[in-house]
Amino acid sequence: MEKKSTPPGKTKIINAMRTLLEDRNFSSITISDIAATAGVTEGLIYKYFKDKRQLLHHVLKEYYEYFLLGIDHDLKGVSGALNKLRKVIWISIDRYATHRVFARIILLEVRNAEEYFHSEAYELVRQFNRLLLDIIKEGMDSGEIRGDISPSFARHAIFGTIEHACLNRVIFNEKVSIDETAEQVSYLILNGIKSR
Amino acid sequence: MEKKSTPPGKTKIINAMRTLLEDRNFSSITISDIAATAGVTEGLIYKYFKDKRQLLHHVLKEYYEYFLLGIDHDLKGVSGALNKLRKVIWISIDRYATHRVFARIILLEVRNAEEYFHSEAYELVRQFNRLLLDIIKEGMDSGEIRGDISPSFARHAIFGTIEHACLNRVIFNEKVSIDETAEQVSYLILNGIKSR
DNA sequence: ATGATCAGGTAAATATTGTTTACCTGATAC
DNA sequence: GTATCAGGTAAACAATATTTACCTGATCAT
Repeated sequence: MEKKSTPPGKTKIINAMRTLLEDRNFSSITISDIAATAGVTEGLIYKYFKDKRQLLHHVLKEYYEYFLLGIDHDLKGVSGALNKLRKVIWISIDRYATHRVFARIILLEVRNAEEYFHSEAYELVRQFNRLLLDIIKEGMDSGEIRGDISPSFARHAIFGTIEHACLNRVIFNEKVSIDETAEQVSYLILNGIKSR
Repeated sequence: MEKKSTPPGKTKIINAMRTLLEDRNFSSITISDIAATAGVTEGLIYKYFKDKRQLLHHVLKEYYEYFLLGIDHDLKGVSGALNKLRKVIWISIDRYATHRVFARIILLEVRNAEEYFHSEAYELVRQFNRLLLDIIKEGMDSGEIRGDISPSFARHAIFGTIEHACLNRVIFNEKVSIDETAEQVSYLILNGIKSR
């Protein structure tokens, strides 16, 4: 996940942060906790990261880099905007469900602070968002998706539903059936909740 | 919004917190900021609130109490589950759009900490959630809403979409057209995004 | 009328946590 | 063989959250 030969201390710090986020929230994790878990001194953390938040952003960035790598590959061979959407929905839920720390960071810990929106991590998030918007537009052009809604609202519906559905799992540490959740979300967003 | 004759200092503290949340995030607001803005001493804050977070929860609780008061009244005379849903969607977006501080607290600041889920504020949130679930079930019973989806997923779709749509407004301080947003959200969730 | 009690409030001490500084060490490059 | 530098430490320091001891005036039962 890292560039050319990361110093051992840095790696240990990053892993410590991940470990601690597994069952505690960001603000309750102290620098001294991180240092102790990593087995390094507190000062070293500031050698590699501007502050505690930037370390958090870095952890998120690593997840995102890893995920973005897979997504192009996963969409290869899938044809039709709706099929692509279904695939993206499944993948996204899978990530939240199997990477608790990732889910916690992005759903609960970063969005409240300004700096996040200037971080490299956020740049990757935007990249993913553009990808999704492109699929939606493609679907409108092809007629698969209705043309009378705004693409960005469609994105809100898809991601809002996914995130809301995964939130309880993150917060209360509940288990999720990925397939069932993906099925429900896809069905619901694509068809609406109204009888016809 | 408060019980019998709240002491002036307490009111000032609550108002100070609200004022500060208008354009800063929770973690960047210090106790000394709050005290200075309220024109009281730091110690007084701890006279009325266990800690900084509990003050935050209290502010949220006041908003929610106020909102819950209105909702029953607003739904009186609206018949049909779908119409009720449309109304609730409109009201919710209106709240987020016109009460920036409320939106910031609930969307960005509380859900990351365990204590929130034991707070009185959260109890009110649950109460509202139950109300929504009841409307959805009513719609299924009457046949207005399709019976082949899970009510709680329908709720995720409705609230997830609303929250996601309002998030950028909160974060980047953008203006929102309440009517247009409500229209888009309702249309989208009720009808789905798939062409037919 | 008086003094016990208590709510509302202050000021300063203390505890906790985040951040900075000065320095040490061994490998490598000149 | 020594200058430099990456990787690292330990301790000082700064910023914040929280606690403590205390003050004041109103109320109220004796």
